[in-house]
Amino acid sequence: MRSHYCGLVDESLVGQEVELCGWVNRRRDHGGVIFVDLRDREGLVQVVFDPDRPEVFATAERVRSEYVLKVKGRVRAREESTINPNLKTGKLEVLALELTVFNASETPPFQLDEDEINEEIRLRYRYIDLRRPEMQNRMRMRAQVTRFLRNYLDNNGFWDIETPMLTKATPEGARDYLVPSRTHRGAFFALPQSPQLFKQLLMMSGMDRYYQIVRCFRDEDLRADRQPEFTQLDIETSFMNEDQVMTLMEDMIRELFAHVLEEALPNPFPRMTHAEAMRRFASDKPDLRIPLELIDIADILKDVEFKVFSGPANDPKGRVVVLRLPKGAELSRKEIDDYTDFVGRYGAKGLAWVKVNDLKKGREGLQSPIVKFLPDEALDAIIERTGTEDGDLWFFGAGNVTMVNESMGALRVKLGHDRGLVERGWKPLWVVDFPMFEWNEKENRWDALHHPFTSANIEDPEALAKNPGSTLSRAYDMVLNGTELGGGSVRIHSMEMQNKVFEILGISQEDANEKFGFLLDALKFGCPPHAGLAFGLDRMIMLMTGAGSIRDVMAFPKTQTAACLLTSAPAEVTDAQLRELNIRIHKPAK
RNA sequence: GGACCGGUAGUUCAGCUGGUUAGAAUGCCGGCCUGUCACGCCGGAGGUCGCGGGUUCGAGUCCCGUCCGGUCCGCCA
Repeated sequence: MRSHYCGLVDESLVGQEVELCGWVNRRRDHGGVIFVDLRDREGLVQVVFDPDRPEVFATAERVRSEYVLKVKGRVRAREESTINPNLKTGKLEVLALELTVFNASETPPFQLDEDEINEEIRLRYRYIDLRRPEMQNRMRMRAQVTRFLRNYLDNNGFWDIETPMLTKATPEGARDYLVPSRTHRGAFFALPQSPQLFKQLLMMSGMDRYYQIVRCFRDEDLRADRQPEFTQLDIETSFMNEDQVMTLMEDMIRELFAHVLEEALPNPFPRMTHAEAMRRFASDKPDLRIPLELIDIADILKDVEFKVFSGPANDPKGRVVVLRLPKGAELSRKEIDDYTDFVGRYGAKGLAWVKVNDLKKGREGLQSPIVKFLPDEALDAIIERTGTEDGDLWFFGAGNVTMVNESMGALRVKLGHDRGLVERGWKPLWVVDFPMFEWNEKENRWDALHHPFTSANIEDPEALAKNPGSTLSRAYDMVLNGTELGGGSVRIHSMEMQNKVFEILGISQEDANEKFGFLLDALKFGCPPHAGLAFGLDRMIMLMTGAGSIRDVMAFPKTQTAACLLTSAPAEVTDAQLRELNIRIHKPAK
């Protein structure tokens, strides 16, 4: 039991003796006196070694950065009256009376107070990186968040129930991490992509309010906000409908932000249909802090000569939008070219633009390579519909719906950040009324937009089968500042409907039985209506801490190639291990 | 699978159109300093310029390949 934390030494302890344990942040010598800033998870305190105490002093002379010490000493107020309040070590110091060096340290591989340290070396020496106050604070907040969520759910009657880590591969969804079975030759476990089916089974078992803070695994390529193993707050309830789930969950998140960040989120969260989100923001997770919107102008451009616009405008699978950027006319040609490259990454063949220099001059006041292709009536209609003012810039997106949405949605977010238009604060919302299915052009079949266990908003399986493309699901996503915090749905609780959805998805009865037979069986034995949701805990903490990457809120993350620089995982295993598993490795020829 | 950025003292970086012995700051080591706190002053050590190949009289610099880290596209029901 430690008596005090360095960072918590305060005025109330002046004159008292304390015992402190921590790491040496920095040692300074001056005029025969030694100063050591001792650091622990709560902060710093300055320890003074006086030459009048030669035994302690002699030991202190050996002390270097990152040595681990125990100091017994007396807390005293700083003698100097002209105290700089900005000094890290504050108004107090500890006069050392006894000193124990628990352990020495080599010179650390990087300076802990450096602003930007190469992430490679941080990850290799993660145990040192995690000593930095920034990382300590993130881990602390992570613990605060999980503690709060557990308490909230416990208080609302939820049970924390664990589900298997060694489970069954799923045919759809992400690539599985596989684990070979020793006892079943040639068979493999999969690590769970999510406990989706187990939590549904728990509902069938009468555990009608379940939660779990659970590790999930997906063997897909990484991003700044994606790791191969990540943590989900997984929740499922029986007998609750989507409104009840959303109300409870947004209440939990509102209280979480109030409790941990002292931030007030709106009550209730606004709700937006998927269709509206796509129409206005070309995103199913719109960042409402960015005051830019896409405006459809296909109707205006149906008859213009310019095929780039009139083609998609007359195509039922096309979309033509304009994005008005206030004060955008000041963009340079180089900047516009860069944005053209940017949308090119999403498949856009170009990026048409118009600078609106002076509306009073009519056509002459518009500067653009394409304005000559557009008649006055079209230009006037766009000005009116967008509320354009002098100095604005239009960016146009035209083509098939998917490409326009992906490119213009991304452009909207990029412009918001580049132009400093992102409002401060928190803008949560629910996105609802998702389509049940989307057509997969490549595979020529329907895909589930959410997952194949999501209920449609119609109850008749035959009616669903007649109109898969226009049916909405009972799914809901919680979005915060352009990040999908969590998503869920009312699940299917009838075997007939579940079979019908598999059928629409092109999963044969045989496949369905092999992969999901246990679920279909369970549906026969009294399944309550149930609904739930899962939050991405890492992303939530990323947002709450303002961290730039998911790695910064995980203690031991992996690199973009899914390797751990600290342990050098993954690594080869012995031949004996492979033999036991009946696995032979084919090494690629040089 | 693809595009782009980066890799030079322990660390963060500079190093121009190829040209002598590759620099700075910080850290580290030693000395000095009566209270410092990004202390200050003096001195010192410290480099396989990621790796391999090529072009050249000459490569940190140019070219090709490769490895590592990162951002993004694809992928992530």
